[in-house]
Amino acid sequence: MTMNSTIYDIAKKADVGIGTVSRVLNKHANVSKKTRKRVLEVISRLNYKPHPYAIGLARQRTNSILFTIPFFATFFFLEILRGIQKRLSDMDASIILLGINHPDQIAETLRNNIHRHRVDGIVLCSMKIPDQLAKNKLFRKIPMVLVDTYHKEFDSIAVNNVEGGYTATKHLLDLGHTRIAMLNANLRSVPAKERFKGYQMAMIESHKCLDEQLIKKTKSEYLDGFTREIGYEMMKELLNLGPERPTAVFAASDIQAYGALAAIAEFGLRCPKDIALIGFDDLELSGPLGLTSMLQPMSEMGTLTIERLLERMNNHDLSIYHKTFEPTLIVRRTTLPSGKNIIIS
Amino acid sequence: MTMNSTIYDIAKKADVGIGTVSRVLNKHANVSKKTRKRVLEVISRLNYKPHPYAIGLARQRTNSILFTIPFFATFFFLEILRGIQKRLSDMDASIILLGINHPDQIAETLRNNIHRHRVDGIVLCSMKIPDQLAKNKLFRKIPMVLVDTYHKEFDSIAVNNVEGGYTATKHLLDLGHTRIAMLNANLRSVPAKERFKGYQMAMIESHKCLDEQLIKKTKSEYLDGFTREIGYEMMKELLNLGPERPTAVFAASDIQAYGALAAIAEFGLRCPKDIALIGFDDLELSGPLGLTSMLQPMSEMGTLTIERLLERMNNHDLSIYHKTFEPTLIVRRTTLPSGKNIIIS
DNA sequence: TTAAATATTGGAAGCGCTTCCATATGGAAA
DNA sequence: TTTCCATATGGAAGCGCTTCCAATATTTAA
Repeated sequence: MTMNSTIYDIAKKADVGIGTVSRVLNKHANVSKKTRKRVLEVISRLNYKPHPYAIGLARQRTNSILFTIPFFATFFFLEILRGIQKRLSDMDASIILLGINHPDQIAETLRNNIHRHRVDGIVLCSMKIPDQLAKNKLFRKIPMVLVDTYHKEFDSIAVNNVEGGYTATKHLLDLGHTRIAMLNANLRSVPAKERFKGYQMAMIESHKCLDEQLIKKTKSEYLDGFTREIGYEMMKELLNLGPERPTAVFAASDIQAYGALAAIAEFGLRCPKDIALIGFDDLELSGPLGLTSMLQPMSEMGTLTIERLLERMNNHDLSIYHKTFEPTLIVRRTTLPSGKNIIIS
Repeated sequence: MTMNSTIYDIAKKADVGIGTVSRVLNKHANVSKKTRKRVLEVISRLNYKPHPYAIGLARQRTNSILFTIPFFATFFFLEILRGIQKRLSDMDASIILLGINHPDQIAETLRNNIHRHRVDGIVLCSMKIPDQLAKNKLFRKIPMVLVDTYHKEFDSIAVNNVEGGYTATKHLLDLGHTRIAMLNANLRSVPAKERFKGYQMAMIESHKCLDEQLIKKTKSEYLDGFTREIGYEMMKELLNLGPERPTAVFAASDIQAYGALAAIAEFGLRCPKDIALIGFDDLELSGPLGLTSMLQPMSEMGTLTIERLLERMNNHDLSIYHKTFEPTLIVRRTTLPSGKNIIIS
């Protein structure tokens, strides 16, 4: 096997200078047709590919972006990632994946990765940026788009959680329920807080009282309480209220709703006959489970995320951009006695 | 904000040569305590981090590995990834993620990424290596570990699919079923073929006939047929057999089993009363769904994958290594009338 | 035909490291 | 004191590109 060839090999074989080869590679003007053809011929014959690190050093950029997710990753992130990857593959850019297990790691990990030109841009999913980091000058220089989270000084793309919470609750109200519980996560999480706000708005608008007993939240730090276990425990507590138990429940996430479903089954109850349930996220398995949920347009969000990041990478002085998508109510068995699934936009 | 500092800045401020700074950074011997201390002090004061690309160029390696997955990615890959990331984060190495949507892309994408030292190693998940690529000398030089797939000339880590298929089928046989269907994917997929083999072994061992009507496979190229839709369609065909329909079904994957569950529900039938169902993979939601399944020890597999890759990166001449894990039967509602979940090792 | 303008081309310098060789330094031994 | 090692240090060369300036070739205008 021959050694990998370099730009010097190509130049020599094509009988031109390295500058010319570089110009051909980068499609610069001012290379004669004849020369270009000859160089391309040699490049293809030797199956030459330029070394990305050498390019990175010379150009002072890396052609890679950092995609940061909390590591309880599910379908949601994969969908976003898919959009990014699709767009980036045209550009020979690569995605460096970074999974974060604990909020405390965020600052350090990001710092390590950006501090020297390791990446040209960052997509940060579902995590709150530590204040101290947000103030860091170096950090603020690197193009970044937040997904599913918010900070006023950075671009962000998210779903309208208030609206979603409102719609979900309204759906339950429209079905005639009055004792509607909210099964929430840790309120330090922005989506959790916002979904709760939507719930409150709908309840107040319908002149229903906000019964503290029916409002469940957690102090759990782990994944901000967005777990099946938390959902399961909270639902048990709700069911243990006996006659005071809710007739309908709005869970802040599908994952918690899955836990709630288990608790409901354990009590020998059925959805929606005994209790109606609605989730949020519309994860992959909510369809098969028949769980009513709020769908986030993840594919669109992914596409927009990368478009925006590329724009900002080209022009750092763009003004800050926040986009919210409207979630869609997907009605399924857990709220609809007829058993049919309906999509309501 | 100051410019990022380089090794020259550090050398100047610490009043030493760049060689000495490099030696300190790389913990080489032969640096006096006094000098080391002075250099470290400057490094920390200027918050200096070496440029990974410059290191990569000089050392001729990249400190990053390529993690390649088919893009229908689910929990399985995330779990593997988690193991890899955990191990790699100690080493300041990074993971480049590559999603592949269609089998035809495999060869080209891999080629692009390895052709020049873009990555030091590859983890390839659940995809068959094109023969032509396997013969490529350049490709064979780069350390690689296959996960959930097999090729005799590369390291691989997978679950014993034959055994798994056997265990699953045996479980149904032990429950007294005789008309047991296999709901399979595209047989060009290695896991599909092997799981089928296990099914055959169990059936033959129990002197049951292999009824062609009850053996479903697909020609679908998309994801090799490992989809909910395929599962749904196949199950409908099985149920349409009327009196000849199976009393139990072994699905080659959980995702297909989910589709099957939908078909069963649509026919007004119930699991396991009317029909027993077992899947394979034990995806995240099989628990909540109550689907009996074969669990793969993904966490262990992830850890082993990266260990092996690192070993091979250190010593390219290791002999080829194949490891198979035994899957574990997780009994749940869809095969067990009592409703209890049991783990049988 | 020649001069001026324009289109090509070559290659040195520089990106920020590692590595290696040459040199310097400081005792210990003589 | 001088001689020898072992230890410590500086910095040139090189990794494979891009970029830019100077040099050359080609056209066009006169």
